[in-house]
Amino acid sequence: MESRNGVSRGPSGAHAVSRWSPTKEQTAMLENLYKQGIRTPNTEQIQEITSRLRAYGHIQGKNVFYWFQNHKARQRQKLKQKQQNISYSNNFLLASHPICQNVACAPYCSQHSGISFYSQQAKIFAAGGNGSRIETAMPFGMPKQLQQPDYNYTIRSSKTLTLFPLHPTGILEEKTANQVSPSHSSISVDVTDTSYGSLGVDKYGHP
Amino acid sequence: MESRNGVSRGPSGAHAVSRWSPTKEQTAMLENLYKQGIRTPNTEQIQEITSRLRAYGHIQGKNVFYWFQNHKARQRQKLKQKQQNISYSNNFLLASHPICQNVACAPYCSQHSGISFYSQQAKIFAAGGNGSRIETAMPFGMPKQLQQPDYNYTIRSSKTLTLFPLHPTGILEEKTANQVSPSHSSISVDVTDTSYGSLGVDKYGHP
DNA sequence: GCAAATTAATGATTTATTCAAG
DNA sequence: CTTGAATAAATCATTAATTTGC
Repeated sequence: MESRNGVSRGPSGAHAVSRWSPTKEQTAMLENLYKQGIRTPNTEQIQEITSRLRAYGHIQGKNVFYWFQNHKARQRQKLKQKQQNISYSNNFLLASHPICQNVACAPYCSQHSGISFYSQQAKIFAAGGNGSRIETAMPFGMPKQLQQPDYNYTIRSSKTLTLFPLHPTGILEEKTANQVSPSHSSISVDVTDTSYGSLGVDKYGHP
Repeated sequence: MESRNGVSRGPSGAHAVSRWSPTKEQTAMLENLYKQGIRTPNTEQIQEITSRLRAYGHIQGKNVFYWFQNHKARQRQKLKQKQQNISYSNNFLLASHPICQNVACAPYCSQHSGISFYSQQAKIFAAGGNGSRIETAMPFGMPKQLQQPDYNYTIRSSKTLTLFPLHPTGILEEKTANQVSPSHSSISVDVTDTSYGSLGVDKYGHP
């Protein structure tokens, strides 16, 4: 019905769409990955995610990159707003109650190990292990062309990461093949992978 | 003498530097292009620039992209600061000289056809033609991998642009080959090509 | 002179904003 | 009005300059 799917639509063949529109499945998968903890996937991860999502329609690495970028940002601002609202209603509702003054405006940062609820640039997540920026997550893949050979720093995708352990959310994982993913009651986010791009807290450890 | 040049230095072969350090020539060329008006080169331009600069040492597209990004931003803040200083010293030095009050704080924007000296987001250059965001200048080239094939929007580098009309600055244009660029007294920037990525002034043309 | 210690530059990332397609 | 795309601003993190004590 709708012209989901990014590429050309219409009888005239080539068309060059102006912007990618994720299919339902793609969106679902992405949101799921987000829920699993992915925020700033690195290049490898973007690669894999893109490949996987391609099964559900046209998609490029940069789309994935942008999606996470935007989703993260918008979740954040949504949260912020929510806090403000709370803060506001607190001020509004409790302003005259001097007793409650130190209570409101509290965290509202459910998970994430409780640290910082948006402090400009506080790297929230736990460190992946080593101290340096996890191999740079790096932006997107040239939309047109670029990406010079640059000799050979081959980076050797050593770990082949393991996103998509089984079927991400459950809502999808069908369509191309009609393998209905059966039961998936408790989802219990189990983030046990690298995914966490950024550094650990305390980034400035000057000697 | 100095270890300019990004790649491996030292007898042991591979080395993997963490960040690109432009050679004198590369820097000179980039600054020159900047002076010529380039601010946000699009992918094609980045391509070409990169290729050219590669003659002077290891370099990648993203380096070029970043360079312009940073240079632009820093020029901007430098200018801003300068203006502030002027404003300040005016207030400080001339405050008591009511006569001079209208003089200082002036442009300070030497060339660039006199328009805008940092107006938040004013695209200085002449319009390329159409009104929409010029084919997106787009960010860099994946540092590691990415850049999915994405079928074939081949973009066909139709115009092959013409940056580097002759020898950019003059300070360089030698090194790989010992072709000393002889005389180059008047350089008279002659920008007569597409190079100008951005849009015409007034980017925000809301209807 | 010259190497550790500081500081200044500046390459690379991330975050915030803005534009605009749908 | 939602959200993909792009750009600018703010940071972070290295590298190169410079300074300093010897």
